[in-house]
Amino acid sequence: MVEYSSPNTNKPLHLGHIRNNLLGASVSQLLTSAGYQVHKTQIINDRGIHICKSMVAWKAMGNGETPESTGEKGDALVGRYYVAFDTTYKKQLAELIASGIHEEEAKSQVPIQLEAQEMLRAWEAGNETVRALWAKMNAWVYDGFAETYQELGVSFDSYYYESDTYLLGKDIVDQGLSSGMFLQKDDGSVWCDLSDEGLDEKLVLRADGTSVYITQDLGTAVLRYKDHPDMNGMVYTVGNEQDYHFKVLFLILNKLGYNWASQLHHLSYGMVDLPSGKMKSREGTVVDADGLMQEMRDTAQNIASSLGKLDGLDKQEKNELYRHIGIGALKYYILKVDPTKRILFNPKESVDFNGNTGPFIQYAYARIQSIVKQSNNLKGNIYMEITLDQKEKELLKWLELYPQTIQNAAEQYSPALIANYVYELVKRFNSYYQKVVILSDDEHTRQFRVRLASQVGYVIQSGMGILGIECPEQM
RNA sequence: GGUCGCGUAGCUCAGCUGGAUAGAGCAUCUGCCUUCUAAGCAGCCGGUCAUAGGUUCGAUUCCUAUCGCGAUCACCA
Repeated sequence: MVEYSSPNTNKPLHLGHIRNNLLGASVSQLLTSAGYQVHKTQIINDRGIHICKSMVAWKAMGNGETPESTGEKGDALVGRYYVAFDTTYKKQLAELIASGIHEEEAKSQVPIQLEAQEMLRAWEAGNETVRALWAKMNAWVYDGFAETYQELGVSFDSYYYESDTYLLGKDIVDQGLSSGMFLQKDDGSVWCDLSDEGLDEKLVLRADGTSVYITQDLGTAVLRYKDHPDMNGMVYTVGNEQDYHFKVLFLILNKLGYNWASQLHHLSYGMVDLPSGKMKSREGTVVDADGLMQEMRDTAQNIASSLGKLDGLDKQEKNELYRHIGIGALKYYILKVDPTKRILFNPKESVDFNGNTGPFIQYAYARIQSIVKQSNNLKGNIYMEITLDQKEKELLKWLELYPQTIQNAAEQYSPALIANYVYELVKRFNSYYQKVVILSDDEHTRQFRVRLASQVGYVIQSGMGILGIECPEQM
């Protein structure tokens, strides 16, 4: 089972989520190619103070707006009210401070913040009005997310909602207490002593008996193994800022005696940063996923129309093509980088379409298909003696490495290895293509070269498929 | 401060588990479209692989230290 995505339901997805989704989806595909049966899942953070903030702001300022009434994507609408909350919060805080209240004290008195906290309490108490509003606004967000996922080309086999699972894990804490793995302090809080592992004590249950993050994760891990008893491994696609959390989580599960704890893997990836530093939604320094994808499509369209190679296609076919090329460029750009390394994304420098890029590879594929179509009178197996060109030898050698590359990439959970392999393959092929005429006049030579090209095309398509990138027949 | 991760060309990155003159792309410059799609190919320029030690026949790769950058060390998720 591979888990990825894990969005909060109070704002639209951004570039960080794109990396998460692409990695998770691609690793799933990679593991499938390596022979595993994969189940893709996501956990959705649909409850908490963040969504309450959007709810409070929408109630106060929304005038009953809906995605239908504004024509806006649902997640964008809810995100707008999250921002509105923050704006109001800052304004009210400034007013309090101006009236002579100390900053620390003022922070605990901001009216809209108190409202949000009150709403969270009402939500937890099961208040029907609050729950209804919550369900309505989350539904808007899910519709918006669904659009984004579809555009991005990622999918899931199942969903876990935090509102269903946030109370899980308490049984496990009880078990831990009775087995002596956990200890309870005087105030009632429960801890796991990890000092023998060189770590500190870790809180697993609050003094008031409520769950913390790790309590839930203990619970959902056990739940997932109950839901999928045959499962022999689980991959958590989560940023490396949570390395410590997962280290602790796996250790505790191991201490509790779950024999599958050793099969858990944290697919830890680097953050996507901007030249200005970390993306912060509150400061508006995020690269919006939908906006970026649209930009990529537009760029693909601009390049294609200036090259004018697509005259034979109708409008719908062209749009599909722009999507495959634009999104392909984005996916390749993200996935070609070693997952463990952070990505520096400069919005001012658009993603390339030349060089080591998705379109470069797609283009090679399209040229190959064009050749194969012009020579579709291939006969059965032919044994022939031909002298191999040096570049043909290199190509054949490289093609042979593909299966092993998949295995290595799967072992390392690294789609980047596939991307680099395919890039090297295409480099070799392009060089060959330049040097040699594939549609040779000599029948035997032509047969061989077309087959070789066709095989290269097959591997390109397969490799790009692992990255979730379509290879158009023409571009 | 403790822990973890990262420092390779002006920029973005490869370098597969230690092996020969460290490779690409972008950017600058130079060639190549009346034969299969020039989103391509060929070439020029560009590196003290952060620094200093150590292990080894051999280190960008492994170890240690130092410097720099980032993350984390919440009764937030």
